[in-house]
Amino acid sequence: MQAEERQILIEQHLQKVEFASLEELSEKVDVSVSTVRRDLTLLETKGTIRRTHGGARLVAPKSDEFIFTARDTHQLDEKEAIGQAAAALIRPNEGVIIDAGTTSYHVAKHLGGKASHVITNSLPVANHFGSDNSVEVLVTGGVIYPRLGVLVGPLAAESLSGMHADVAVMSAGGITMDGITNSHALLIDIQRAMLESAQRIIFCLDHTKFNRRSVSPLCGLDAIDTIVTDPRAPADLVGELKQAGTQVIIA
Amino acid sequence: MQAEERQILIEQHLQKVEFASLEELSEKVDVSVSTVRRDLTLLETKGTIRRTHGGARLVAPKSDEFIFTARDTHQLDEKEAIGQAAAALIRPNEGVIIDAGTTSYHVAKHLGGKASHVITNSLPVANHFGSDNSVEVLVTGGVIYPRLGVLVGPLAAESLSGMHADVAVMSAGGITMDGITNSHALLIDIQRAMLESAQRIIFCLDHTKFNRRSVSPLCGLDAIDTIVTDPRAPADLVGELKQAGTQVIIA
DNA sequence: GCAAATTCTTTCAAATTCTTTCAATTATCG
DNA sequence: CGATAATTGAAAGAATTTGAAAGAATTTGC
Repeated sequence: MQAEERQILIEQHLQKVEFASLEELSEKVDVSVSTVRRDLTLLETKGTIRRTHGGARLVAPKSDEFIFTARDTHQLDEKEAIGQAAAALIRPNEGVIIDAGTTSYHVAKHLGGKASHVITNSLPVANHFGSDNSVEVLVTGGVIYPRLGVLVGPLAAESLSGMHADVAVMSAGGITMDGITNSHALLIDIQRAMLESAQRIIFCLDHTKFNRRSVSPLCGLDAIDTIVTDPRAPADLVGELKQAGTQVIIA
Repeated sequence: MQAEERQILIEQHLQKVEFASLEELSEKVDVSVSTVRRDLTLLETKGTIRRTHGGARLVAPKSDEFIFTARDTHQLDEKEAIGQAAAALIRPNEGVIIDAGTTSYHVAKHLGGKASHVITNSLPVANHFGSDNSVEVLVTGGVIYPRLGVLVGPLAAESLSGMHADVAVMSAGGITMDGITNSHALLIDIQRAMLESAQRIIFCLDHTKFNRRSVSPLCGLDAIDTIVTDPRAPADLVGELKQAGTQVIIA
């Protein structure tokens, strides 16, 4: 690997985690800590990063970006793994709906050019595919829900109702044997429209979502085809879900 | 294989991988590393590529950002000034439509929290306001036109037709006494819808747009209320426009 | 406030990579 | 067909980068 490539990798990693130790970075890019130190001083003069004792941190998340990714350090590795596993479920040239959760965003990152078209109401997802002309990206209209970069409102739900996709990649606030719930009431209508427009439904839920009930009910378990989660999901609920006929994949 | 053919191959490979080592490239095109080196120095003077220790990298790598801003270095200062001047024309709490040109984007940057709501089909503009909850941002739906981050297609035009705004901030490819023209046929419908949905029309056009005619006609001069341009705009055309009753502001 | 532990800077040798140079091969043109 | 020019691959020395180690500086625990 080359020096510049490495520095960009470091920068990208910091974009995600906001702060990282030298050892973490040295492991990530597979060079000695000495070299990481040198890279960091370089990046610091460039201005994107600030060195600290024991590591480095992002100077300021880009203002035109969404807090979203930076704030998303919780269960980052797990979400990353879920994203990869869920992306593997997409067959080439399928039409995919991707909703606006953080976990769904990670699916988008691992999707590459596999999907033929992507439908989303998430600005981060839209941005991700924005310069990629191998995929046709359809953005629903709507009002931007600040900080999350989600398009909400009647326009979003309406524009979805006329569309169709093979798969929907969804996330939510909680799952129990009673079904899926979500916290943002504004999103419910849109997610319902997504569920109706897609033939296959994949829910991406990290283990913290299990046995949790959010404000608004979204759908029953029968609406779901597959759940992708991480190894720390409670075995009992996973077992019950499987018995109820839902496919559960542990990333 | 020809030298040029080889260089094109190298360029294409780099388009894909962004970074490549000398050995990787030498294997790819089946020549010695020495020759690859020579090719790379050549490609570097051409500007598409930059050499690094151990290999080469793409100058403008694909990323989650839009080429947009990078491409926008031409007349940057002037566009900045135009943006500021045009933003000054917006009265507090107006509803503003902002279209997807580079110049319009600069207006968005200077708008601050002045507008009560913003309607746009530009992802860069949407991103800019994304984390700002002092402004309500309405994004039209549509398909992402790659590289530019514009939402195009019937959905975009449709969603605009139902909306209303006080001002529309527009940009275009060219202006003559015959009216405004634009290069992207896909955008014409959408821009027309914007013009119809707004009461006051402001066109932001740097001096390079004057006396230029693009492919598709967009609208006549009578549809325009104000034109904002920079000091290098040709005085004769500016004079004619003023005589025809259009307000022209030199930033 | 002091001592231990960690981290940082500096320095140096090894390894890698770059430039320059030169001979050999291939292409070009009369 | 032969001579000249251009391109290519290889090699030697220069330059850069890398990893490790020693001493200086900072942080942490008491």
